[in-house]
Amino acid sequence: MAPKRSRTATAVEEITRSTATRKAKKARTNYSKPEAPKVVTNTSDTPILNGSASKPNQSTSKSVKNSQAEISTKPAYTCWLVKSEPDSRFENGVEMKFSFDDLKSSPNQTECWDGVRNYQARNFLRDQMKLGHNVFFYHSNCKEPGIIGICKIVKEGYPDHTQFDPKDPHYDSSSQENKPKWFMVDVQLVRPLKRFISLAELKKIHQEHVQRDGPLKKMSLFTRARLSVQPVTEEEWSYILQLENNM
DNA sequence: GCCAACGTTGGC
DNA sequence: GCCAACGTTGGC
Repeated sequence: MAPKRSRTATAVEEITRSTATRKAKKARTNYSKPEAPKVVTNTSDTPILNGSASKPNQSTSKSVKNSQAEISTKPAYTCWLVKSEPDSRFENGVEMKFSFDDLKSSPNQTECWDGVRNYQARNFLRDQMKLGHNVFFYHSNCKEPGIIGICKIVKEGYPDHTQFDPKDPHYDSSSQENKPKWFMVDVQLVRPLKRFISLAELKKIHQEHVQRDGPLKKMSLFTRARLSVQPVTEEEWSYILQLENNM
């Protein structure tokens, strides 16, 4: 129920919040058009997750009331991948761009991951991304898409302030302050990868793994390609990290 | 710039 | 609740 913690902000968080405001990180995560409360299955706290996001109605029909039961049946992810667009692009007159380098130059190399407007991604942000979890930083919608670095969660899900700002491209007029619809986490840079691991490379591996059942077989990057915040299994995580060493 | 994939909307 | 039309993502 209660949206994640709204703990008293630490100094770090304060800095993060104030400076991050105008930054529009993350890959454009879907429909910029707000609206559409009702049917949307989970404006509520029902975590619809893993899998069948394409069928929101499924969860409606089975009317998940016991979210704990749900949670216990799904894998608890500890690793994630978030997409961000490193190249400049304009959305409603506002420049959207956020690269790994931008994170590097942020105060404390920390930023809030705002602007995500997709329910499945929202649920991950709000419910499942926990302090200390590892996150791949992925560059999307650019010349060479791929994983460029690693960051980690330093603040768990809390309301995304951009939903309340009419001037923000991700403003959502249907969201109320006392019942926020969209959430974000804070991430902090850990390190760049020793080498850039391109989507092309991952895709090739993925195809092989589909054929002969390897660790990247079911990676969300391919099975749920358009999600901008996605879970990564520990097996996938370590497999990809190990690729760093193949120069 | 194209377009496949897929999420959302809205009529029925 | 179904499903066609529409809109967006994002790789190519």
